[in-house]
Amino acid sequence: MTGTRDGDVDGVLVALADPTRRAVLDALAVSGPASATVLAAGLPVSRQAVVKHLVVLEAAGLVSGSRLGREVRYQVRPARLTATARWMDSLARDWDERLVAVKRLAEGG
Amino acid sequence: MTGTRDGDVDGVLVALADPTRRAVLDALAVSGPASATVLAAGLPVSRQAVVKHLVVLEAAGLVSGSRLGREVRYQVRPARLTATARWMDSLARDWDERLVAVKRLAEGG
DNA sequence: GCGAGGCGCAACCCTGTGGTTGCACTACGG
DNA sequence: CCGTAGTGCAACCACAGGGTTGCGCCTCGC
Repeated sequence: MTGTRDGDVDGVLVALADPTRRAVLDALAVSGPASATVLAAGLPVSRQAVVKHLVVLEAAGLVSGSRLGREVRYQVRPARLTATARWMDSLARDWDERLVAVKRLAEGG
Repeated sequence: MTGTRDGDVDGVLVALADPTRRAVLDALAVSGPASATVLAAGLPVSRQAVVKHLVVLEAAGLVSGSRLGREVRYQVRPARLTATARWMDSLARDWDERLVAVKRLAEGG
């Protein structure tokens, strides 16, 4: 399992690194599917800014948009987020192991 | 628990968003504690660049440096990483719950 | 058909920041 | 004591990217 390739992780991390983007995600999660215009109404930035963020988020796989008539409704997608959380956790475990190993060596085990 | 405040998460995410920074972390994890100069030798950037990255990483709590004579040895710190992984995972669960709720409403439950 | 609401595209500004180089300072080793 | 390895600081460059505005195009409603 975990087809979590480095590119995927990079996209998610870059996407999450921006506070406005996190705000967009938060708004989306709370309000349910919504359009860029609606989202922008509840955020301190313009619609175009929101659109750009949505593009990044969609590229990262954190969000998916589908057209309904003249609107585009965006929806949150938990999968990549979960995958990245896993990646980080296993990375942390890896560090821990190595630290223990180094410590053991240092203590002359 | 979860004393995971938003500021902490932000720092970690910003730190991890840069590929060079991830490379530095990786090198540190693999080689064990090392100085900026040593790290720079194994990376495609200058020592100063590595130093800057280490400053960011240390501010994020992903790394800690301690002075030994004229060297400064940096070490990986898994704690914040684990915490952030947790944060992301619980966020993903939250999204999932909300999606299920929305779906239920849509189906007229 | 026509106005209005919503999107998409493009140009543009400006700050943040990853990167470099150069130099001064400190600590080890002979 | 003096050379050298290692750090720290500062100036500087260049580009990415977050933000804005303006405009043209489609789609819905009357």
